[in-house]
Amino acid sequence: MKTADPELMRAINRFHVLDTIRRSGSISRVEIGERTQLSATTISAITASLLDDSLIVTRHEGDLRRDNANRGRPRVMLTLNASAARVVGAKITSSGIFFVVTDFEGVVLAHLSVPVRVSALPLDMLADLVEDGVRRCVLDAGLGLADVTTVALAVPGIVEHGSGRVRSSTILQGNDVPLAAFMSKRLGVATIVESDANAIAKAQHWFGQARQCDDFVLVSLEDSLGLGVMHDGQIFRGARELSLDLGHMMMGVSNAQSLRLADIASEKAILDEENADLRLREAMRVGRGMSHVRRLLEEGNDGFAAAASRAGEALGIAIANLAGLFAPPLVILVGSSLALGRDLIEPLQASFERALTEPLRAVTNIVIDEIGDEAWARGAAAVALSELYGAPWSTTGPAARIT
Amino acid sequence: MKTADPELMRAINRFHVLDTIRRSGSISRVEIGERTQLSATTISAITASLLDDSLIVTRHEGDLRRDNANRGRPRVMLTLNASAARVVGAKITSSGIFFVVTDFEGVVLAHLSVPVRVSALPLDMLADLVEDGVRRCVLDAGLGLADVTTVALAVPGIVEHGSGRVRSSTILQGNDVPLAAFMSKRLGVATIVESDANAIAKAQHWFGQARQCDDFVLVSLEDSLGLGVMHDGQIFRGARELSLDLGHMMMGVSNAQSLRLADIASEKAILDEENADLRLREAMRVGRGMSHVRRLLEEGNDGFAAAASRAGEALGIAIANLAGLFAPPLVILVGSSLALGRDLIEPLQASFERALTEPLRAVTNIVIDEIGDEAWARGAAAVALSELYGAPWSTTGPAARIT
DNA sequence: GATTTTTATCCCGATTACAAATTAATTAGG
DNA sequence: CCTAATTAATTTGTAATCGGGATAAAAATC
Repeated sequence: MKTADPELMRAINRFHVLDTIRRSGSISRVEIGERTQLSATTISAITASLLDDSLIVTRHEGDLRRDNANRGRPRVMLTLNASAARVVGAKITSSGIFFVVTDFEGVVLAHLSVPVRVSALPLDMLADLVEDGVRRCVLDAGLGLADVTTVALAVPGIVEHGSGRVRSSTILQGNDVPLAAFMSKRLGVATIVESDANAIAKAQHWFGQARQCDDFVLVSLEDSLGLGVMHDGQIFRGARELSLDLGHMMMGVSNAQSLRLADIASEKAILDEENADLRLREAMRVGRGMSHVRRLLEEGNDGFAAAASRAGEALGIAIANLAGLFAPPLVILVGSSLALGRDLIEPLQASFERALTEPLRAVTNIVIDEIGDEAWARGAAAVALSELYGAPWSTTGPAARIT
Repeated sequence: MKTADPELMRAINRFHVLDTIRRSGSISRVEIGERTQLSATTISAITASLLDDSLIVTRHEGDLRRDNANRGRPRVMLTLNASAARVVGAKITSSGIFFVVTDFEGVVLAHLSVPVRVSALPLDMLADLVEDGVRRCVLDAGLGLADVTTVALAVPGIVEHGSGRVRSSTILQGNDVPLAAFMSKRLGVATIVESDANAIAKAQHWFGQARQCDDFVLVSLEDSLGLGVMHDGQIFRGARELSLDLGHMMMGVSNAQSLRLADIASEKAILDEENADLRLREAMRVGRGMSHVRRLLEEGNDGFAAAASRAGEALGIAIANLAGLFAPPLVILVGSSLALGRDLIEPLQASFERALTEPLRAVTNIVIDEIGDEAWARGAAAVALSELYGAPWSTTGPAARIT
């Protein structure tokens, strides 16, 4: 815990106000006061400072007062200044890289999909791809790289936040790769590296299903099994600031050899089940393996039904274990494996219900969200933005600065 | 996150100073300044206020300056005022209740062991036992109940902190029992109810193995399998403020019927293995089951060796799963099951090492601490004390006030 | 146009932290 | 024995914060 001084106090309240404005989109000063419980004086001072910094703008239209009383001095609505900053968010997966450019509000200005196989690449090759995509996408948005404040990359695997090192990931060759530092030097733009699960958790919190929920668990079912925990509005990190990973969870005790969740429920584990035929191999190559299998399942080919069911069952148990630890009101599932449909989901739900301990059973909801890749990239952008919002309890740590 | 004002700022810094004094036992103002990075002025003001409130006292002896320079005005050492408050801590287990009375420093003034079977008692019967013990122990300390500021009870099972309700526990009949409110009314003293695992975690943090470690995981192996997570110096709680429980963790996916950790590794699961003989039954009745079995094991009777080994293996996996989530540098094991000795520990260590993911393997230490029941009660007392220290980020929530 | 109502701001006092100067309590040295 | 040096702690002064109440501003209503 840091030591408190006036500066910190101001930072806290300033962030509070800015976050309130962001959440509501358009809000008057009085209403900010109602929500934050800060005095009108303080809010005036802080909003004046925010206006001074051009982080917000006033809009005299759209004063919708709640009660019929429509007299008196009209409220001045405050909004984020969309053009206060531009950031790039990118999601890197084994089958492609997805970019978005957003403004300060998180509105997508341009997006780009680069369907390319990314697997155990050397750092500089990945950097080439990323740099290329960033430049292209920024151009598409009618901007130059100089207009971009921060770039945030969402990668699968285990990321050490703060230092921006990728501890281990399918997309990169080697371990402990200083991706953030490398990219920030390469691009000349401050760069943040975040785990894909945390990025999408942020996206859900800002734009998605968890907008009014400050405590939830997010499980991403992709090539690797990611985990993001939002605790009291902040991304929860362990003691070492490593991103969380679900795939390593041990599922079983009987046999001496390790049986991890990833061995049952990762994309690869499900798809490899039946020594994939040629067409499936092709689909997998381009990241459409799961959709392909879903079609097969729908056509009555239940060669994969057992694998999907096993995976669902294991996931349900793993998620119940998590729910027992974090007791979240909400569990969100995302990721490409959801394309398997109810062959995965129904066993998952069933085993989750069965495994969940009594007091939580009624109050923990699972939500399934089949979002597109753009949402992940947007989540990465949100990670970058929340950094700019200047939260005093640094949630992601500073972006790697340009050296 | 709360909104910040000067009051909060002061509360934070005041807590910081008080906590620094507690940790060091005896410390001068300058040294507090070095550690907290607060200005000398602020520290003077805060310590003056603490002196004014009689929470600390000055001691002019024992000025050991670090470098050889021994000139100048000598430092005035500050210490907690031991007699600023007295609290009672109690640990309730199935085989007995243990009480301590401590002063403001956490020094034990009196302790009392009440070996009595506590199993699914109605609330008022448990309250009788607790009230009796508290009164006795307080008397032994040469005090009256009026001298006691807070009573803290550490109970096994799941506790809803804040409200002080016991959601489910082997010691109490029924679920969702408002133990804190009931006891505080009964005793006329503010009462806190905390899970036994959290209490002993606090004890480890204040007095034990984790004194200079703000991030660790504690696993208590007793009648029930408890879990305490210290995160950044605070007890971590899920979104619903429920205490954590390890026994419900699912260990395996294969068979349809649920296989929870408690079914493998709880005291009962281990001891029931071979339809306990008469002497073991007797030992279990009085809470010495594990020690008894250890003797049996040492005598070469390995009827329980398999059960112990199975339990250890399962625990190792469960703990590795936790370590994957919280990434603590330290995992502390406590509880009566440790009496089983290496028949439990060695398989535990082995499976832990095997299950732990690579990057954590070298940096996560398991420590085994065979502490006595008094330490648990002292931990409960520490929970009560930390409330009095007035941490602004309320770690345990207010004690149930007297109505 | 005067009144009412609501919003935003300005002024003031209380509290805080910090920096610099001041006082206090020692030891070292002449 | 007295003075200078040294370190510790407090006092004084400055800048910052928040909050409360008075004040100005802007519109609707009478």
